[in-house]
Amino acid sequence: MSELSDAEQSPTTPKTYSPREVESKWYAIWERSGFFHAIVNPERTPYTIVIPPPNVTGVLHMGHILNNTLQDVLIRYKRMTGFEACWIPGMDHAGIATQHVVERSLQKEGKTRHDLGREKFVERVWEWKQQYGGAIVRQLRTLGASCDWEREKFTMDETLSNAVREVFVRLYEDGLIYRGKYIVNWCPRDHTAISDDEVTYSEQQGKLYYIRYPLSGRKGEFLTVATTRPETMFGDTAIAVHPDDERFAHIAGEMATIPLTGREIPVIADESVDPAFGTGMVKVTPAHDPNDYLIGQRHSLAQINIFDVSAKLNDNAPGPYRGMDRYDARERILRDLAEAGLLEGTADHANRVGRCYRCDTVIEPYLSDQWFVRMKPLAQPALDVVRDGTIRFYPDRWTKVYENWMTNIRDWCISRQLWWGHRIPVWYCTASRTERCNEPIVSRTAPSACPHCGGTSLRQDEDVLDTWFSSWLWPFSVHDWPAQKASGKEQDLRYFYPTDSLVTAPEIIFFWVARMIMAGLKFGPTFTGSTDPAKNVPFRDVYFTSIVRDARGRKMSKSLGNSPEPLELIAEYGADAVRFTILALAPVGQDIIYAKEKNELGRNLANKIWNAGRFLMMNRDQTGEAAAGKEFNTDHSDLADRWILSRLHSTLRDVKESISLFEFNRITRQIYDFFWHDYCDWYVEMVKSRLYGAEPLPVKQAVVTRGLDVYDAALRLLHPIMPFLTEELWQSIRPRPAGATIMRERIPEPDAASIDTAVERQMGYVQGVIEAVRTIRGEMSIPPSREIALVMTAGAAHPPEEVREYEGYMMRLARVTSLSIVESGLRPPLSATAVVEGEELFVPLEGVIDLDLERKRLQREIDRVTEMLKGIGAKLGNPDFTGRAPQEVVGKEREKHAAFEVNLAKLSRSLGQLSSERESPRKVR
RNA sequence: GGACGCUUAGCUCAGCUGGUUCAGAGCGCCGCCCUUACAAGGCGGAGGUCGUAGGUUCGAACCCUACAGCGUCCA
Repeated sequence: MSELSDAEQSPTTPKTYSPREVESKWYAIWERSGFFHAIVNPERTPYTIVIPPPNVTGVLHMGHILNNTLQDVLIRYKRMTGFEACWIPGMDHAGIATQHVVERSLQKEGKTRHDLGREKFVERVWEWKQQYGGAIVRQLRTLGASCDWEREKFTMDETLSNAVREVFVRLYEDGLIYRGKYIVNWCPRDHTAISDDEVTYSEQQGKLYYIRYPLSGRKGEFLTVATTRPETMFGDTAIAVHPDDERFAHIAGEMATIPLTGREIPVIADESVDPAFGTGMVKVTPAHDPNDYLIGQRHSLAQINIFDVSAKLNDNAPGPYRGMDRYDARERILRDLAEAGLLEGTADHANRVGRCYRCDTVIEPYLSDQWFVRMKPLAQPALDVVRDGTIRFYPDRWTKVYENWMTNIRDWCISRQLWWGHRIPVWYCTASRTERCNEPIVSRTAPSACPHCGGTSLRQDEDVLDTWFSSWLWPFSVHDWPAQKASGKEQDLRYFYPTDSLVTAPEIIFFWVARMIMAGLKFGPTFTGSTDPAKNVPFRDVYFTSIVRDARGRKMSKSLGNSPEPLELIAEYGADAVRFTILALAPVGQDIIYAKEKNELGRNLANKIWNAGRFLMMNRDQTGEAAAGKEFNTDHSDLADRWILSRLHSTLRDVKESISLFEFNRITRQIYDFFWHDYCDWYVEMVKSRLYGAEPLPVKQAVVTRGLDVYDAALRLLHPIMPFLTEELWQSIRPRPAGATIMRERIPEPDAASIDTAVERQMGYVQGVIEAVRTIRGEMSIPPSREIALVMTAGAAHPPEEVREYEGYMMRLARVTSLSIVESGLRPPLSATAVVEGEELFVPLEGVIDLDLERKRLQREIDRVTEMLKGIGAKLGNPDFTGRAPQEVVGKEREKHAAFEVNLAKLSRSLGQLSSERESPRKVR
């Protein structure tokens, strides 16, 4: 039946906001109208963000929701405060992930990538990309992201591939890229090296094997080493002990024999050996253990690789074991050792095992040919710009993490044994006619002949580059560097670079953030024409987002299945609500505990604002608006009007500050409080007195206009967070020119002159009176239908003329039918009492009062005030306090003390009177 | 093992450089209300010795130290 009356009164505006149609409608209009597009505009200061490119295989998850909402808030806010705001979107090609997806689909056809061959396979990946890739950029539109889609890029685009080759060649020519043997994380299933962040470690129950290595020249004597990986023994090139370990001082320099082979290895002393581990003696296998590799380097040991690419034993192992899988070999070796009496024992041992994050295969530390970037020379300048504040991190504590890593940086392995990615621009001459033909040919374009012998038989390096090797160039490769001139993007690059803010997850501070800084400083001078680091850094502020966790504190992930489906969330609550909620939940630099239901916070706010809009429009339709004038109408202003303007400007000021500090959850609170509490709870209620009263039409028109003026400004302030709702309402409340959009309007500058503390104090008193009466009503359980009167004193601080001025508000909001002023002490009998700022309030309750209840209520209040007085009294009685604390503070305490004493006296008097009163028996409820 | 962070109401969090009734908000809970914008709402209420133990200070949720629990990164 409520629908019926609803339909009667406003057939066009439903009582409940439904986001679905509104959101799809406006996004389409925005995009079609080019509102997201930024141009090189010398009239304005640019404000640029490059999106952390999501994987082309990716789908939107909660982390993206958070991250992209943050970026959109920044971009929209800047766009509405006078900047040329440009948010450049795009995706990365995600080497391993994408190759896997396509390999899996091939698998369904019973094929492998080798059946197709490299060229056909890569074609197939491109087909996949066209057809299925990039779901995420469509999903970002659902979220409302105001990306400049005309600038969308993909890391495998030709222009970005050019950038990758350019950088590789330059670094090589500068001696910063080299090829070397290295222990890498090798996936024996995928046949590729994977980066540290692609390895997931887990604790696993394993065994520690004690193996005897016969000492050469001493018959019957053994060295017993403990190892978790007996199968690598054929790659051993030493036995190591700690140099200070006295137990083994006598054997250093001796030779021992590897069982089952007869090969001899030396006993060496190295600091890295833990004397407490196992027997204190360890085998050293430089080709198959990162730590052993380092030992090998220090002692110039040989590196013997005993595995092939699938982690099967190769020809460096003795005949019987060749071709065996690493785990089969382990069993066989243990059996053989036992037979030979060389297996001394086994013990349980927990160790950490690394697995490929894609296929879960146990990673093999593997010595192989890889390409590396020398990081030390790049790291130093990148460290400096963070230390000296050219780049600032939010929260600041990430600076330390960054420093720590940058000062201990290791070279970056950039080659990947994949087919999908930027193929390494290196060729080899297969003719080998001269000595120098063995040198790699590094070139931006495919060479036609060997520069040394002229031979045309060339073969390109099989490997591709790490995906990060293209991501680290993102802030300038999106503008077509190094071919920006040729493609007409030279001005864009100069105008939009450096970007302003980067919003990203702390997990990739090393893989991406640090490397972008290095790349910017290294290559920036080629297009900024400056060597000033401030002009070459890729961004100035980096905001590290929170990690989104579920209600049990677990990180949200696909594999756990504990993440809500973002598109379903948006469908259920609306994108605006999801955006608002995730910001409100994100504490600065802390994790977010997320649960779907929390979106009610945002949804309810949207609905509240929707209904405030309905209220304004209904009244506008009744009275019409005043003639357009200033931004905020001030005709027939009263306290409430000055107060709401003061609150608006305080909020504008607070939000401006919070944005500049990247304190997003604070912004949501500030806007929420203003809209809901100040505007809806108080201002709208106060405005009703005049709209529903007997005021002349011009007054009502001024009131409606001002109400709309403030609401209009508040919508603009909220727009960056809730873009759809605010556009819809902004378009509805007033006629707008064709092609107008709130997203291109201005958020008002906070005006200090409008922030009026005197007005806010006065309003505080009015609110205090209203709340005191409401409390009496609530605590005495007086239903709203029951009429009550208010009798109050009006002393010097709040004289009668002031009370008379605001009595309309007091009566309406406190729901009292009459308000009279009395001399202090003239308490009407059978009244409930309260004291506000020294003034006494009496609510005569003849017939409804429960004397006992009111006595208890008063006593509680008296107790509270007495406690306060005791506390303040103790302070003031302490000569240390009055002597040492600032006089200002002491003065304030004295004032407080005096005020509480007055309150206490008045309350006590009321209680005394009440105690002698008796309610008339016939009217007991 | 090293570095960093967190611990405030039943839950999720504010509380900025110690002093304003500083102990707050939202959700949940209790009571009264379908008051002509909104029940996805209004009004009122109950709930915390601010992780523990010390210290600095006239004064500590806030600064310092230690410890406990949780978490992240690195080894």
